[in-house]
Amino acid sequence: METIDDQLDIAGTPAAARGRPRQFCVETALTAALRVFWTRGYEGASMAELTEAMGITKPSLYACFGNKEALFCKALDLYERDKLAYVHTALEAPTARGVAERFLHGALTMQIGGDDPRGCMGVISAVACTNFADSIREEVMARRASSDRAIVARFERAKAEGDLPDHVTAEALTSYLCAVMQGLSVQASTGASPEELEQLVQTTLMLWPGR
Amino acid sequence: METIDDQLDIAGTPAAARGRPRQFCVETALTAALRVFWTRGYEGASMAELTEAMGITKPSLYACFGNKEALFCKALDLYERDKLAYVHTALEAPTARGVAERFLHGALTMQIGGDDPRGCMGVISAVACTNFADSIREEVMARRASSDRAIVARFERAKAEGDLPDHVTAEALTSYLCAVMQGLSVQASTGASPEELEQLVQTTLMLWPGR
DNA sequence: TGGTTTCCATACCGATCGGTATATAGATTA
DNA sequence: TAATCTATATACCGATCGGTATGGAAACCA
Repeated sequence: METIDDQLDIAGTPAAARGRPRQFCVETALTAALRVFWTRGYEGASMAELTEAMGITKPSLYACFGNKEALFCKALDLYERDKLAYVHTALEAPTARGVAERFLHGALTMQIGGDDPRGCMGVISAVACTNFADSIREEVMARRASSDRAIVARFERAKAEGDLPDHVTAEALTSYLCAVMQGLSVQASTGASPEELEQLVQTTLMLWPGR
Repeated sequence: METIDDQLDIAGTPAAARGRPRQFCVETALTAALRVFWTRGYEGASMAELTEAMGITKPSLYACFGNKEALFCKALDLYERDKLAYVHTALEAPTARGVAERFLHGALTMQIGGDDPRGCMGVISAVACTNFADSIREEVMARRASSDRAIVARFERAKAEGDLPDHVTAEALTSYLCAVMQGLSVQASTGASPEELEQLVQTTLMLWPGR
């Protein structure tokens, strides 16, 4: 069985393609799968709906991605890589306020722009997937913890640079900022208008500590 | 078929109980069902798990509650009545800051105290139930809208009383407060510690506008 | 070309899904 | 006690769940 990981050999060059080549684009299929998981959640997405959206048959899916759980993980990887790119640029902002601005505006444009489903895959995965393998839950939580650490470190640097008042800790400000962004995504998925979401971002920035 | 609504007649007195009386306590069974929906979500909760937790058989469940969707709605009613009682007392706080304090502390004690599942049923319902009848989604959203309006009205009164600065609108502050609370519940359901959640509440109150 | 390798379409697997028909057990009314 | 009404227990329903066995079809290497 060939999985997505086998497409490149150790040296990074395309593996010797023997036999009939795959008839579909893995990236495209995975994008379609991500979209289904995004709108339906893990349990709500059936293999029938997934295969139809991906334009492939079940044997092809299982040969290429393993099983439903593995497919979900790969889709989550794609999500993180494609849709959460603004996280890295946000952390490079020159000030703590700039970090918050880029985070919030990044989340905002993702929620009101494009034709992507509303809501955040991280929130969906954490809230909606209480039934299946703990491995996924733990992985989602581990990713969140890693991104949290990066934000905490950035805010500690900001404090050292006199960029944040003394009475707020980096940890507290991080969980606060993440909470607002999670709330933003919840409200977006429950049908809040772009104007309401924009108001939410503006209010958060207005209340942001420091000049 | 007798449903939960038929237990009281129009005058509010117990209906004439003819035939064999029900062998289980409706309230207790509904509490158990709520707990299952709360931890598993709508789709993740199977009728088998529900009946086992409720201690009744499937025919009893269907005779008493109708079907899975109706059972979920009744459980949601119970949740709102029992677990969201702090909402009403919060709105009666003398100042806008007091309202925020009672809201946040109410949500906090619900998340860190007792043996209830983590997370908020409203968030779970909104995020995790994208597959089934729109009627439920619309009802959840309608309830949220109604509670939002109450908070907006309370904050407009606060503005009229000079209790809030002019540069914040009641609508924006409402969606902001709700966002923080939604974020709080998301973080609680992903395993945040009580200390972290408490920090989040304190930070929010520290940044709250006005004296 | 032949042989090999792999992909894909169909059809199917047991398990579980939400929901129900039937028959028995139990309580009330008369 | 007899008649009546309803709850419960068992067993079952068709549909769908995630996942696979099998048999061509298609592309590569020689």
